[in-house]
Amino acid sequence: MATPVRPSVDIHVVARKAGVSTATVSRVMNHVSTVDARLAARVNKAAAELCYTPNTQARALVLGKSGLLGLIVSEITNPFFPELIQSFELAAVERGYEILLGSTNYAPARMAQCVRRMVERKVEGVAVMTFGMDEDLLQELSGRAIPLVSVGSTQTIDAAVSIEVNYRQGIEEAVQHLAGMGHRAIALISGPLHLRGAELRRVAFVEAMAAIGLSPSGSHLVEGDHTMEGGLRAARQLFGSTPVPTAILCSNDMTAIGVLHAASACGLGVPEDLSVIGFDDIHMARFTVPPLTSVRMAPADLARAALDALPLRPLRTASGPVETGTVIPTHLVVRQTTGSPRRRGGRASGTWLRGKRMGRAEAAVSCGPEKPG
Amino acid sequence: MATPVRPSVDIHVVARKAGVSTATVSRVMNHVSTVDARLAARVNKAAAELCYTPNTQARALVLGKSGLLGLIVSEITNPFFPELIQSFELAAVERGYEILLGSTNYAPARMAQCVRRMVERKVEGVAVMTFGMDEDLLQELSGRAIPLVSVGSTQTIDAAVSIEVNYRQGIEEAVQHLAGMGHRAIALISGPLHLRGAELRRVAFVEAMAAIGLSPSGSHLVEGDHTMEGGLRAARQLFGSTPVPTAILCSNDMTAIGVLHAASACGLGVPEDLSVIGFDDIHMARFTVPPLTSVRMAPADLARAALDALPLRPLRTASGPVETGTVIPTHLVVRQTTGSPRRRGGRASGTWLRGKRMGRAEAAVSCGPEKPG
DNA sequence: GGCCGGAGAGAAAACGATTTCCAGGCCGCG
DNA sequence: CGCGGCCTGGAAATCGTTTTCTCTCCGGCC
Repeated sequence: MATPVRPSVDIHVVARKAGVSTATVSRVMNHVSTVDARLAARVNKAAAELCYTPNTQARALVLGKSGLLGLIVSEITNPFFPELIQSFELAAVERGYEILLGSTNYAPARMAQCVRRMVERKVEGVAVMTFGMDEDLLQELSGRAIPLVSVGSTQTIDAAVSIEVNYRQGIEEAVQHLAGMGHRAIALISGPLHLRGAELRRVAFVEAMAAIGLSPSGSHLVEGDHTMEGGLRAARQLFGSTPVPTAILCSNDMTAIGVLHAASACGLGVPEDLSVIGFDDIHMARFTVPPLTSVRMAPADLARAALDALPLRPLRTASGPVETGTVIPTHLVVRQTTGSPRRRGGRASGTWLRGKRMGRAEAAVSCGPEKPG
Repeated sequence: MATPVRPSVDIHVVARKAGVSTATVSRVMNHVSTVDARLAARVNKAAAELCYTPNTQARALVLGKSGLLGLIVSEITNPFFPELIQSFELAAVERGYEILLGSTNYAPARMAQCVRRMVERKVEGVAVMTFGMDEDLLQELSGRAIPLVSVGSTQTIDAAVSIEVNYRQGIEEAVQHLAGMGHRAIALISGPLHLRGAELRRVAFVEAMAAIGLSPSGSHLVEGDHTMEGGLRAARQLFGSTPVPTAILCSNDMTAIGVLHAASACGLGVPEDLSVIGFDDIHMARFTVPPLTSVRMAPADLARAALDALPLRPLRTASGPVETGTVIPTHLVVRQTTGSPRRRGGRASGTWLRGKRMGRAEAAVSCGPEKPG
């Protein structure tokens, strides 16, 4: 059967076949105005038989609306972002938009490319969850009245709506959880500190520590890079510091996975010898060995908040006040990488493997990262 | 300074400012034909000062080319796909294309949506790495002469170019690796068998086993779903089968991570009590505890092959012969989840944790999955 | 019975870019 | 010095859709 579709089946073909004008076809397709039921039926039949699909570009051209929303993230291979992207796309489709994805890989040059692409494709709004948005790029968007929302307080963009995250809350819970188990030597592996979100987490950590009378030494505040490799490196560094921390709080889950790897490679048992807490609570946190205690930042909430803030308002409302956005909560999810320091895992279901003890100094020297191909 | 960009700065504005016609501006922007150097300079200056960005939709409309390539994957939260997407995007940008992403989440309905979106946006080619492409959808693409490439032999689409993967090779290596260490009770956790790629891997496994004189019992061929949860469930099922397998080959790395989780929860040491091999060799395989032995299928190679096959040829060359595509090799990457059965890890750097022994039956009964929130 | 109002359908302009066609100017050659 | 060809720039057509404007037709009300 399969009617062979001619390469170009546009609205005129449909109109001719249905014996009406293109205007009528357009009205039928868009359910606008009232068209005689019999005519509409004829048009629909013709369209179906011809496999007519409206040309989105032509429509976008005349409408000045593309139906596209831009989403710029730092990297797609960090599992947190796919989770965010999925939520974002779902929420966007609900609202009749499609998303145009861009990943910067932490390179400002790629950020510029992303913004340019989005401008060219006439996106109706941009959500950014990475850094590198300088004044020029901002100008490029604001000059075209493209709304912008900054998600997760990645950087301060005073001209954009911003979805803030209450990092303090989850990190306080994490620190108190550790302190309550008796930890005092608690280290932090932060993210890259030029990311405002990472910096905020670091500050929250220091303040939460101070609130319980602890002040982490400089050697216990290591800057990571939000990768597993970075977590591994930072962990090895911390294993060599004095005093050796009994717990490590990580700025994201990738870092924590690197730390778990390092601990295992060095023969340190988790949580008996070392407690580890991640941040983001990616899906995989449930499946690490042992399952990772982490601070949850719900990507679906982030995505929804971003979209709610997005398509309506023009960026600079004529020197109007800066919009203050929603605040996303975070909270600790306790799994099995945290326990009391020095033996006594203390967890009821503690069937997790116990490493053979090994002197800390020995471990720090002997353990090395796997040389990846 | 920042020149406030007027909402609509089109080619006419630039032309007027530069004192030339729109045709000249177009020629300059596209580096086509020869334009007087001084004129070109004037045009470029005007364009820069006005922050002129050509309207992609208008260009696409007149050119009949959108500069978009569609990429349809099954799910974005499986880390293999982000790696593939990243490679694909990189290769696409090199060729002057952008990608339009679609994820089906294994739902045929979403596949239809994806195809429709891509047709509407006038993509110049589609790469598919999932299943669910039925005749109607195929027709929708072929009727519009949109080239299609099926990556990783996800399903048989006889009308499309297909990038085949030599699953056999890597799986043979894996089976021989295990057999060489003395394993005989080797189980397989496959992917969903309606995915042709998963089925092919299953067949390759059975044949590789047969080649060394083993024929796995039915209870050692479990169908998973390519998720960590599926791996966990399948592992628990296998732990209860007789004989209990000493090694498990998984259809992808997510499944393997689920198995590692299950083993750890049951007090089974990896690799002393159980060897595990994954498939895909996602980046994270290096960082599991212990690091995962896996069969590598280079996403960059897949992406490049797909793009090389893509944008040139029209789908059905007038009842011409089906194009046969490249074959991507796979090979085993040995890390630390594989070793001889029953004690004797046998690895030089074997500092990995050793679980306290526990009867198999006991383990199978006592261990259960963590109830996720 | 005539006029007015409203609704429904068609013709045509517009959206912003590319590109063909055409005209004019410059240079070279005879 | 004149003519022809080539190169460059401009006007206009085109892509497929939406939308305004206009026309026609019909019904109701005075």
